Amino acid sequence: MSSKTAKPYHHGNLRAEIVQRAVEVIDSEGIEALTLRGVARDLGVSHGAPNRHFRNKQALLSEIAAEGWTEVKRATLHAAIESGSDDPRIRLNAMGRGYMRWALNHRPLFRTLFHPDVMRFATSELRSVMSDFADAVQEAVAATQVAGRHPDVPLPLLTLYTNSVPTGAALLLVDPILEGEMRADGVDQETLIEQVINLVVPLPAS
Amino acid sequence: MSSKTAKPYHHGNLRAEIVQRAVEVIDSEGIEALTLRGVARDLGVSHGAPNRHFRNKQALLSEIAAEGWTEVKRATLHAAIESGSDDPRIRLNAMGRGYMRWALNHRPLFRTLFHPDVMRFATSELRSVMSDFADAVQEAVAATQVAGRHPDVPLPLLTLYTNSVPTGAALLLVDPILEGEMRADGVDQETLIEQVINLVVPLPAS
DNA sequence: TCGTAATGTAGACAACGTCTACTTCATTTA
DNA sequence: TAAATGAAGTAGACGTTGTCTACATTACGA
Repeated sequence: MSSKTAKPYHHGNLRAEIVQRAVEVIDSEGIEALTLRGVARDLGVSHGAPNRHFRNKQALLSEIAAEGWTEVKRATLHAAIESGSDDPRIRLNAMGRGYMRWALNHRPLFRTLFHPDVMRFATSELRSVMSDFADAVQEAVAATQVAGRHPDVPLPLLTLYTNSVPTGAALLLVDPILEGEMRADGVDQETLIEQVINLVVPLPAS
Repeated sequence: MSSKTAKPYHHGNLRAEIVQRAVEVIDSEGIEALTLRGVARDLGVSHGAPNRHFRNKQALLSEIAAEGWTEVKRATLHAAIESGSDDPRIRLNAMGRGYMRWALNHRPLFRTLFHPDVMRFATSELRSVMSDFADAVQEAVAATQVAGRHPDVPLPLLTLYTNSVPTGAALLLVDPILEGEMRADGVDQETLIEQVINLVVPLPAS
């Protein structure tokens, strides 16, 4: 033993690799195919090893979802910055597109964010990440109201409406059955996203 | 044996009772708690009995989802009739409210309709029920276009947008975490539904 | 009425999540 | 520097689940 390629007893970085491999599985085969034992096998580690790092399967799912929501938030806020505009409507429009683009480019992971098993046993960490995202959206929506978008609608209500469109559209488009019904024919993804978001957050006449 | 209360060897109506009991379980404990063996136990039947009626668990889920979508469609179309109006916008508005009301009154079942396990192994029967619903919505949306609602937007796109709002809003409100973030404070469910739908399908000035 | 198919039973199997006792090793501390 | 403490990984067990198979019971049409 103890040749250069000998596998050490301690893995060194198992926790992070479990999360990474789990995301890979979800992204390629969906969350139903995710198995603690399978991940352990893939990483060449005993079936009980993951339990040293996660109290149970839900804890792992919560961590993945927290990562996912963090990425969603990042993609959404980054889109606002990249818009290079100060107009709240242009910024919110860009955020909606960034959010929806991320969802459609990470379909299995996006579904995971709304999976019952994830919600029901959410870690407090996950809860706070989701709240962060919701707050950021609400703030951006509030700015558009000041700029004259639906000024007389209660803010929480307008936020719900605004959030519903990219979320609902993405979930409908991610559905393998409804996608065929819903997708506009011959329109590429980016155009579809742009057109849908323009209906919720119209761009100023300029 | 064979007293008056002796349980007969054949159940007589097992298939239907399996579906019914499964819906009950989903509605009270969520889809994660649904187990073929558990249902069999609850019905006082051997653990293998359900396999005589459903090829596998996914087939049962598909059947439940098909029932669910049928109910959704019924509730939606019924709302249009009950509106007692000929105006397409009033009718579509009512449909959106009926859809969203059903979703919020049958939360676990509604989630099931969008559950990955259901989608990925959908029966052709389920597929056709979902298509039926999508077609009905599209038809109602088309009628509003003729009446002047977004006349220049491609129909499939307008349908996607219209469908996204009640679907997305319901899914956000059904989420135990986001619900707190999203719900307008001190507003009862029916008012919330009404206000959200009015943003997608504004009522004619009359 | 008889035989065939439908329906229910009982047992087995592999896979899974999780628990427990044990082993290996890294790090701190005396 | 050496011992001890605890973190990280292993191996085996347990109960539960979905599904398969062989068998038992019953309904029903020929």
